[in-house]
Amino acid sequence: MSSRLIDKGYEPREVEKRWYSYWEENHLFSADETSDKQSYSIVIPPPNVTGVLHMGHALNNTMQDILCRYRRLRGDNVLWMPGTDHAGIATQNVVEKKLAAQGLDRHQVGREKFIEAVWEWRKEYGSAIINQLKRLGASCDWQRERFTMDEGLSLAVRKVFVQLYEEGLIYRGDYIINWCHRCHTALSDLEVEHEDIDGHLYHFRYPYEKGDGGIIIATTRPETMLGDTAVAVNPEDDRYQNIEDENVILPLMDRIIPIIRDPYVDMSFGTGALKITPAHDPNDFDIGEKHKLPSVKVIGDEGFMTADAGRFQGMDRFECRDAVVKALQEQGLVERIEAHPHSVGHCYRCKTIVEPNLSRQWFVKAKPLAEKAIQAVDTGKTRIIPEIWKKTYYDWMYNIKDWCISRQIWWGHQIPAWICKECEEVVVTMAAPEICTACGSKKLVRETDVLDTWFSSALWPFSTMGWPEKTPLLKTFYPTSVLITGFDILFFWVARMMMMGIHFMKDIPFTDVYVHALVRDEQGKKMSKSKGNVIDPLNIIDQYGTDAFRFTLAAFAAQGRDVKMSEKRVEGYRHFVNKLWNAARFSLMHLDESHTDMHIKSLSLPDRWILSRLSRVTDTVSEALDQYRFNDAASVVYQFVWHEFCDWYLETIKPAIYGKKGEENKQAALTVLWRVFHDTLILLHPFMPFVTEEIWHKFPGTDGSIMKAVYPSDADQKTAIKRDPDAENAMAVITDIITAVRNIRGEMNISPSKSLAVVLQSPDEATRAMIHQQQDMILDLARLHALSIDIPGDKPKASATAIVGDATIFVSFEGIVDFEKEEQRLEKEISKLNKELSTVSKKLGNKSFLSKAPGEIVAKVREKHDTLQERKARLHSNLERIKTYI
RNA sequence: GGGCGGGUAGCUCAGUUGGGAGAGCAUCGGCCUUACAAGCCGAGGGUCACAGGUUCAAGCCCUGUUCCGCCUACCA
Repeated sequence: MSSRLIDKGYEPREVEKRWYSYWEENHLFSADETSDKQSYSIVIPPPNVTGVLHMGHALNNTMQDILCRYRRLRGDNVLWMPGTDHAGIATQNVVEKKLAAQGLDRHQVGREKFIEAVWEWRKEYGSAIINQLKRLGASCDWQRERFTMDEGLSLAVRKVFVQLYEEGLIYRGDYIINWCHRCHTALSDLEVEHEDIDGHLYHFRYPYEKGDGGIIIATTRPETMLGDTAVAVNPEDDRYQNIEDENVILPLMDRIIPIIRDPYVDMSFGTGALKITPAHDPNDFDIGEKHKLPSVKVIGDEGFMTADAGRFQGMDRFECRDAVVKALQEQGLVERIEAHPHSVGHCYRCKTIVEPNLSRQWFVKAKPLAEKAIQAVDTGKTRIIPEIWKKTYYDWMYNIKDWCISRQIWWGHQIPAWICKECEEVVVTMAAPEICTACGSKKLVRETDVLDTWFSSALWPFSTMGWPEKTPLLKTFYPTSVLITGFDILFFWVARMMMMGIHFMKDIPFTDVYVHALVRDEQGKKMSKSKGNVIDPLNIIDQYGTDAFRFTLAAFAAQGRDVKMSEKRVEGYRHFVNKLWNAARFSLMHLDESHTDMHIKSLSLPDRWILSRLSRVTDTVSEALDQYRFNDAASVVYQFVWHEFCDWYLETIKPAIYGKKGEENKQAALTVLWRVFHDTLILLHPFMPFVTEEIWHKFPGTDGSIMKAVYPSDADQKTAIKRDPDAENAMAVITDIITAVRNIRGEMNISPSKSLAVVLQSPDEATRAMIHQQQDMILDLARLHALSIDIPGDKPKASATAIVGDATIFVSFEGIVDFEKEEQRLEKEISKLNKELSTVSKKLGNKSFLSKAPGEIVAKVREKHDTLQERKARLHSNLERIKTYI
């Protein structure tokens, strides 16, 4: 037994390392693709391969791990599919930075060598985040780990691209896209972050070609005027009905451009005249198409002005803004400049201001794909939880726009398209074609663009399982059971997986989508490097242990509410881990193999009570987890372990354990203790995998990992625990009595070491008998040397009183008389009762309440009224009695 | 501009068919009681943002106001 004695405090560090390798070595995270057991699967939201674990990952993966571990305990065949995302732009940036340190840029290195360098980088640093997930305790099936640039996944990407192209759902064309000059690539609409900026609205006058004066236009981006090809006014606008000129002269460029009329123009904004720059504004582009206007691209892909910008050529786009304004001022064409706050798009990767830019790109026609994705949620095939996110999902899906999928970077899936140098035919195939399908030429050049990273992520639920092969893995685990994700990637990822999954698998990718909130700092602010309020999860884990950290995340992860993280909170839950540890320490001092079999004839009241409570808590925890109410599950089990099991149960059985009740009672108590602790460890394991595993192995009668245990509610009939409402009620009476005595002790400042005598009076025989049976427990926990149980009658003289149910308790004052204190105490008690009484009486005095409220409610209120009244009467008589002594 | 979420104890938040306002932390008082001072025992503290309405009954349902946060949008 001495070998089981454990240290006084729980030291997580060493324990965590030991058990994680044990789990991995014993393949306890492995899914079985051939099993016919009920399957449960989750694909991890693949973190960027460049990433380091942040709070968002920690929350997200803790939730997934809780569910996976829980489902394993329930006997499911669980697959948690892990992996990382190649993160095109982000990864390319990292490697470019590395090259820059050596004074190189990627163009000097060349595409092929550059990609080699990225792979090398990936080999060296790419598993950092995976190792960090392991420290979090993540029970992923690591042998199946995938990477979006893997061969298999790349094949899936090509296959999908080719098929969509053949179906007409992918096309290439010249459109306005968002262009990041720093990353040197197109971005999808989603990758642009809008931010309010205090800009200016510049009013310029464009002189008429013939007549005097001119039209005044307003713009926030003066440099784009160099590319204007028209000025538009609303055809209804009276101000411009009778202009004689049909053209204006574009200043600085001295280009004659037409005045066109289009209802798009908002007459109430500015002067009602809109400059049209088809190459640098999405709306202008549309108007340009409509009116067959030429496009003049004045901002180049590097962010410098093009040759078409005339004398401004080569200038930085922002310098050019000032230069244009200055030049116009010199010509007296600036009417006015006013402050104008407006929102400006920034690159989500590098925060550079993006420019709408005309360019040839590849697009996915999203509408047809979106329809079925909407339907899947509509019909409830896929549930979005909490439901509130359904609306957001619909909003986006219904207004979906075509998705720009080409990126002008090198790291990523190169688009499987070849363009014929002779006839410009585009050939899209899985493998490089020999000749042009249109003209037979051999001069084919491969498209250099790569695909948006999210394109490959969209295939994740099935590409990771071996698609396009028909694998056993897919058969067993697709569709996945649930996707756990933050709302910030609902559009980026979830929506696109829905579209692709349904289109290519003919089935939804997941039955549930659980959307969780963000982790913020203590003040509720978003964590960001620039604010300096980032809390590093690994730092927290080092300080407080993984289990405490995970429990904190679970306990604060209420649906729809952000998690505000602070070290103080984690510290609180570290105390909980330690509490459990010490309860184990105590238990293990007394338990051995002989206590593992529950075949006891007579259980004590606390035994029956704690078993009944355990049974209830077990069900509550599973119900909560089944509904993704992680915080409810966590707090219920916390409350049970600390305040029921430790505070009450362990205290009640101490006398028996110390042998003061005979051998039979000792064995009975220990057997129940074994069972309750055993089951509690299993309940806690999904939340706190390490400490529970550690205790489990020291626990007598266990074999192997706790991960292989059977969840308490799944136990067979022979060992199932029964609910016992009678025991719960009786225990409540006893604990109330003990608390009442403790309360008097506290309020009267009676030292805990001073033993007291109590007289208890109850008119009910059954109650008296029950209390009599439990008197040892009361004597012990309330620290009494005498307890007499009577029918109501003569009241003890010098005593303080309390009321528990129909019983009145008299705590004898001998030697410590302080009648005035007792008077105050009783008056306080009575005034509390009075408050309650008045609301209850008011209800009963209301005729409508009596006639309209349901009978059971009325009866309940009546009963409450009577109880309160009666308690008050008893307290009052005691108060009167006390007063006679003062 | 459109949409969404929130305002409950000093702090952070629970409160799921409308019927007794709760937890953790913090605070105050008392305890080294042989698992745990990272602990034990006890106590205090709330016009449930504001104003109306529905109802016998509202933290919860409806309307309006206000303050905070977020998402979204092509008003130059």
